Amino acid sequence: MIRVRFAPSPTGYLHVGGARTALFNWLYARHNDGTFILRIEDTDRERSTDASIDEILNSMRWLGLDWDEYHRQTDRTEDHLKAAQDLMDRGLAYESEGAWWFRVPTEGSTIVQDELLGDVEYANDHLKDFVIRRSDGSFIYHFVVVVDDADMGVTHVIRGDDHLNNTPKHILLFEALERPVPKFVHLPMILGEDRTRLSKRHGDTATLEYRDRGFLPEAMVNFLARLGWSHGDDEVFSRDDLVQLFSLEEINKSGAVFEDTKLHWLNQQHMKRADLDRLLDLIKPLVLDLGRVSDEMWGQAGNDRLKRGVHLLRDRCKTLRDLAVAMELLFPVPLNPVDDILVQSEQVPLLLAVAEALEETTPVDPGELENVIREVLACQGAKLKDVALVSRLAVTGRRAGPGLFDVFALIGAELVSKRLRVTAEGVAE
RNA sequence: GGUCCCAUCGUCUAGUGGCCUAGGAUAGCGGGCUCUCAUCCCGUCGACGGGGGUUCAAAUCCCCCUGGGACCA
Repeated sequence: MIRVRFAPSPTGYLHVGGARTALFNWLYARHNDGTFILRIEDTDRERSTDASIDEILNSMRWLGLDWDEYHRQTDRTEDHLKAAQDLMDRGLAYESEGAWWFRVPTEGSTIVQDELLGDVEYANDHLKDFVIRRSDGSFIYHFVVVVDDADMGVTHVIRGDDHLNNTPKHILLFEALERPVPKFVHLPMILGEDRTRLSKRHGDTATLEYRDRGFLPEAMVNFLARLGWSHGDDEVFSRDDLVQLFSLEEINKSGAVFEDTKLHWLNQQHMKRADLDRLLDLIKPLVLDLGRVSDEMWGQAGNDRLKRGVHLLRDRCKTLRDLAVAMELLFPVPLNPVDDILVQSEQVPLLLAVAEALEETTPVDPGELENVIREVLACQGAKLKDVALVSRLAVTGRRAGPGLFDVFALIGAELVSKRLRVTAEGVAE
């Protein structure tokens, strides 16, 4: 039975590098029907906060990384003391100036058998004795991790390779405590664009920030998984795909730069595949936040129409925020024209004719709309091209968007003709 | 400074001695489709850090150098 753990310190938000480590552990557990343990390493009481714990849990929940067991390190101080006392009793640790020191063998070497990197050998005389318990009674990180991993029966320690150099110490401790040594997998670091290990000064590194910026969790998971892991030439993976395909053998050994241009593309790919009702739920608060559409207006729009809107607009959006902005089209709110509308005088009668025709026939679907509009224009001796851009600008406030008849159908003949008239009459004055 | 890890297009990566005049993706650029934008499709730019070996054959194995990173001090 495979047991893995993710053990963050609650001293700030969960950054994307940590999220990637959590993800790899989670994937390994789920792929092997193992157990995924979340352990909050809050022994540093000075810097640990409940707010950070909440943030971490929310980040994990957002990404869909559910855990099977939850522990807080501070609940385990008695176990830590017991283990340390055991080492003292057996002469494997000693006291000096109030602190407890672990005795490291002066000869031989300790070999880290890493599943990814292979065997890494450390000469013991380089390691030197180290403190496991400070004179104030608090325990050193390296000691606590080992005791916890041992007690929790962790079989695979999957963590960042910044811990590789600590691992021989850990192995020595496992052996001294007479507990089985877990297997180790040291993942390459995630780097900032300056190729140093990702940290807060690199800007947007908080996991939840990506949620707030309008990324889908499955896109984030996909992106994070591909940072260091690959499966042939495949790029787009659902969460289920990843669980099914994930394996340690396909993890890369070199660090990866976190650059979110590809995340944008992946997000679009996942938006295209996402369930429409779900997308609606996700963007509704974003649309309301923009301040022009009320809850009532959203309700009146009707689910079918909203879904059609999402369906038409999502191909041109990279994020949920983009989609929310685009969705304002469906509502009778004041237009916010991106460009000034320059209407030529000969276009005025055409626009009015179209408006009139729409009022008379009130077509509903795009096909009907197209027939009506093309017919009117033909009668006037004009082509669609002659009014396409102006009418798009008049009706949507934008130069670009879905097919003209599709947007018009979406907005509704009534509002379309009204807006055409406003523009045409504005010129006539 | 000591110890350790890593090294393919700008970025993410495929590649485990011959299928590599190095493949995919993304970003950039160009084109097609079209009322526009996007999607989509096609094309294009673009990399094995350097030097030695081993081998009939090296991106792939070995050594050195260089570079980057991490941990400890």
